[in-house]
Amino acid sequence: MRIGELSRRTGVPVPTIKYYVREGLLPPGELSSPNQARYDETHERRLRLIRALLDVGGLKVAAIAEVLQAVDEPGRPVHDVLGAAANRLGPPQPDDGDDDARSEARDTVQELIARRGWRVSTDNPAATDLAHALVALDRLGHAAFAELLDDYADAAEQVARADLDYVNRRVAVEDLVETVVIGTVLGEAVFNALRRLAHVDRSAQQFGD
Amino acid sequence: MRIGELSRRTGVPVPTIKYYVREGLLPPGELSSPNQARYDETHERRLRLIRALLDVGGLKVAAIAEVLQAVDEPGRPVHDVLGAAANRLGPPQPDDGDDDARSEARDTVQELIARRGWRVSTDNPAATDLAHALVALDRLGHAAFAELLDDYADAAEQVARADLDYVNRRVAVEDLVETVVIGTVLGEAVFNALRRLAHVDRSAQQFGD
DNA sequence: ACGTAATGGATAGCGGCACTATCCGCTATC
DNA sequence: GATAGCGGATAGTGCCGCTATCCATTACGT
Repeated sequence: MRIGELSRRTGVPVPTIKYYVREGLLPPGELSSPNQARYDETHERRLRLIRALLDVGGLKVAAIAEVLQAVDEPGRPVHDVLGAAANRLGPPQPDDGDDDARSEARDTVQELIARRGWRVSTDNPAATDLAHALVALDRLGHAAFAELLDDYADAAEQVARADLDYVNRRVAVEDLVETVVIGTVLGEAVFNALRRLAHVDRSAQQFGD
Repeated sequence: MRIGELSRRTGVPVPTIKYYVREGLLPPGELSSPNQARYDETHERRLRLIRALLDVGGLKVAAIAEVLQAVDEPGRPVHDVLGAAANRLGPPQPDDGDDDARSEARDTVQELIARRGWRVSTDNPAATDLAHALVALDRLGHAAFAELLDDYADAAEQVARADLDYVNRRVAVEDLVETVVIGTVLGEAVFNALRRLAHVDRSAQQFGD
């Protein structure tokens, strides 16, 4: 198929597709003449993935480029690729000073990881994000929120178990790494929405209408 | 205190504070002379809240303005305000056509809500977000991911329970609505980080190094 | 065979957003 | 009385995800 049909099928404008190719999100079509290229279902699939990561997952274009590069990397150790991909899935990493609060939060995180027996290096981006959130809570006078960490971790493990089961069920059918990426990013959106729905329900229960 | 000290205490540059005032995120200081204004701890607190919602929660400035407006609204029914606030906490609402997939996803969501006995109106923004995510999954050939919805919902209820317990414990100490906002937004960041950590652990377990 | 439409490729521009810089006349402080 | 800081206003910046335009070339309908 040519770029026009790819565009029609996915709803992504032609200039946008060209832009994604330029940015390295989408491999270029195969040239049959100096100015004719063919695209196939892998392009279509990839394009849908890009839109999902962008629109639903809220990832930035540059982050998507890095993730997809890891996805495409051939024959690297699986766990390795998974880590490389997962580490690009979070929000961007700001940082401001405040070393005191930060190192205390890092300790809290480290203790949690140890308590849980999680085999995770402490410089994992997710651990950093968690520490950031705890610092922010602390600054807002909600250091006590940290008491919920174990409840949260229980739920997180439960979700992670479900996710991995899903991946295992799918491993023969689809690309492993791609499935993990989709599960991680879209699963996050799914869970966040469910959490907000559950909040509404419980607060309706408590504060009546 | 004057704006310079407010800036020093929070690490937010003076022009940025002025910008937040212009945008209605932060109430102006109280004028003591035509060009002297005083700020107090409530301003400092509010400013920290803004930065947390912005940096950790990833909310947009305009969304924060709406949320804070609801927070400040006096004597509106509690549940009402909570809803108004919560509904601005999600990601922005895009939409493209594809009515077929969409309405099917809406049905799935509606069934889930019924199955769970959640008292939530089906036009809740979170329900829409969930439907969006399901549509995206479907388009990527991962419609089967919907099988995890009940597992996810279990975990979401668990987290929501912990959150509401926390709010109840705090209700005497801090402002209710503000606590809910903080819990919702920062709790989301906390959970997402924990989920990613749990993922890493389980995939390390499975794919070893 | 010919006219129109679409293509690949390149470059420049746009709109939104979260600031940031500059300027002004005034005020607090030492 | 000098200097630093202030409130208020307006304009500009940098990034980001596109979008518009242009070009020479190729595909396609008739």
